[in-house]
Amino acid sequence: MTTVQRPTLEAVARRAGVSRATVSRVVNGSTTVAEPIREAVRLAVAELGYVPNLAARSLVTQRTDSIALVLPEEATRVFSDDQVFPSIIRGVAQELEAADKQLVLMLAGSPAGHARVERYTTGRHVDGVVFASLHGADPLPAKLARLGIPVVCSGRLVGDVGVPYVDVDHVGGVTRAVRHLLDSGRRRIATIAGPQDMFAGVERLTGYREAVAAAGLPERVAFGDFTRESGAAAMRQLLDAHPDLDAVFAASDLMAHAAMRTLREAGRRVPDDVAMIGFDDIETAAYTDPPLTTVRQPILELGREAARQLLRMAAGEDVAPALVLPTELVVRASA
Amino acid sequence: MTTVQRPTLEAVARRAGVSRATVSRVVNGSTTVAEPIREAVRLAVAELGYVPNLAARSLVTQRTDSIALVLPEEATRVFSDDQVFPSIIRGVAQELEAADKQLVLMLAGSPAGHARVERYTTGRHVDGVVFASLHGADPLPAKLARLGIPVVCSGRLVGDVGVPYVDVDHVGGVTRAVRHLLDSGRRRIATIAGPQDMFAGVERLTGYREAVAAAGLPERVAFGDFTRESGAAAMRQLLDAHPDLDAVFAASDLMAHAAMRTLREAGRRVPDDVAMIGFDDIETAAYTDPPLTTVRQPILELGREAARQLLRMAAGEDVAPALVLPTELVVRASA
DNA sequence: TTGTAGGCGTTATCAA
DNA sequence: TTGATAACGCCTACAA
Repeated sequence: MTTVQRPTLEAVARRAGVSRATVSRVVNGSTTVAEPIREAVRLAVAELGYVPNLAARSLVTQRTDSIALVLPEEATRVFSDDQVFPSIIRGVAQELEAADKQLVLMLAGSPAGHARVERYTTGRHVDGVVFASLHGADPLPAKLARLGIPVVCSGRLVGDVGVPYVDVDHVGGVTRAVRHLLDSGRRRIATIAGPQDMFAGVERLTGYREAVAAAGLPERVAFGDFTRESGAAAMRQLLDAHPDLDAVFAASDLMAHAAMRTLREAGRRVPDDVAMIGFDDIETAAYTDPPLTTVRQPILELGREAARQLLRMAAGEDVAPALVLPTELVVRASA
Repeated sequence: MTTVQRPTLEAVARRAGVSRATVSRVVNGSTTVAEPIREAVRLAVAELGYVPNLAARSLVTQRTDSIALVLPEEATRVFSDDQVFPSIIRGVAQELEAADKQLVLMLAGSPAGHARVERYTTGRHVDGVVFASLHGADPLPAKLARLGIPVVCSGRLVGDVGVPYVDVDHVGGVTRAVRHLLDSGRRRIATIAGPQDMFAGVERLTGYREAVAAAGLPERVAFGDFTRESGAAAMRQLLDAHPDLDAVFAASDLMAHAAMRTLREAGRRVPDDVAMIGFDDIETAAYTDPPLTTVRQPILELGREAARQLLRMAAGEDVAPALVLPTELVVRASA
């Protein structure tokens, strides 16, 4: 490849008949440069097509003005019709946009990808990192924090690792959901739980367990991983094990959606025979048949808060170790 | 923020009692270092928690081992339930994964975002750039190419700018779709066209126009922007202007989906009264009611090819100026 | 207001 | 095989 030799500050300086320092000042918008000189430099920059080398700059400034959002997931998963990731991304993007920082999105589904992300982030390619959807006890956030790199997790980590996080009130939302089912007379309430290597999965199950226990009812649990397919499978398991169930709380809307379909295929009417409540309030929840009653979590806001916290940290400010946003029960027709 | 002072090569060298050069060799896996020394260096690296500074490295190597995928779209749009972008992302991600390059995803919906992306890419933060979903005559690809930065566009640009691209055979696919409608006896065939500032939008309309003209039929056109809402609106327009239509080719599955719903609301049966064909073959196309007949485009493959081309360019090889992948008519129940 | 000069942390070219 | 030493391109005291 015949990489065009790119002009440097030095070249621009020669062209404009000034020193490197002056060019640097003009390029970076310093006001202490006389107008004629400034103009001459601008001209030289334009003529030569000069573009600053960011590596050189960040080597000395110790900043890159870009922030990474790391999703330790396969691309397939991130961009499914689950709108959770997209919303987080949008939220983060909005805040960074306002701060004029570049968002760098990194997927890390595979071990190799994870290693690459580690190299990239620890190598100071970014000024800070937002993690979302962490599984298990991923050591990377803590590692980065130890290296002095600002880190915020969107969604609390399993096991407290001392990294600031933002999350939503899972238990509160689930509690309201189960109470709603109880209020409408349901007594044989099952749950389709989420993956237990994620905090959201654990918490939503905890919420369910506590709520049914408080009502003196037995628990009926099947597990999924937040996806549609897993929801359908879990629903079939529940029907097999507890054919008499009259309500289901699913830990994600996708699972709830698939479960409703499975119920219909099994000849059960929703909500007449079995009530269904989901979690997330994704866009399609309003368009399912019947429209899905669900626990809304402010995902966009979660992303925005995560980004805000990170920007504060990067600016050297202290931030709260935890920020928990409220959830809300949205009652539609399915329960 | 108490940014921990990070150890440098120098520090490791002192600790291990060798020179910087030797540490560099060990870190980069050179084989010309004696085993005991290698071991001592490894120990020092571990003890100090040394991580190479990527900015310093790329300043001298002129490489970053990362590739940008730029989507000049709002995050909202990119992550809608349209699976087109996600598939491109996945395709690119797969190839880069195999090449052990870091994927850096950048959204650039706003003008400010666009400017940021320009700074970032021209500033040599990445070794190459894949563009997808370009609107109008975006000058950035050509600009990067002039700077000697490898660029590939996924989806051809409006107006030939001399940047290598990969795309699918829009016209061929649409032609087969219209022919299918003709073969099944439809004669009053309308189209919901895509945005005319995108090559895909233009080409699919061209394909429709040529096909109906070749059959001696008049054209009936309404415009959308590939989204559901725009599809519904366009369908209403078409029904108003041409209440006798008996078939519609929509330039995207999302528009086709919404149009079918609109038709049903207007009392038309699909396909009995009006046949519908979409474009894309997104996942939900198989689950619409009725299942959607559509033109499948190999989007994942498109992303992979784009990435492959880029990697070749970055490696200094020559690549074909254009690569066009075939499309295919998938016949389901809607037409 | 402008220029000089040193240094940011690596890699790479030489000698040794 | 190892070690000086010179870039890489930029910013920024400090001096003029």
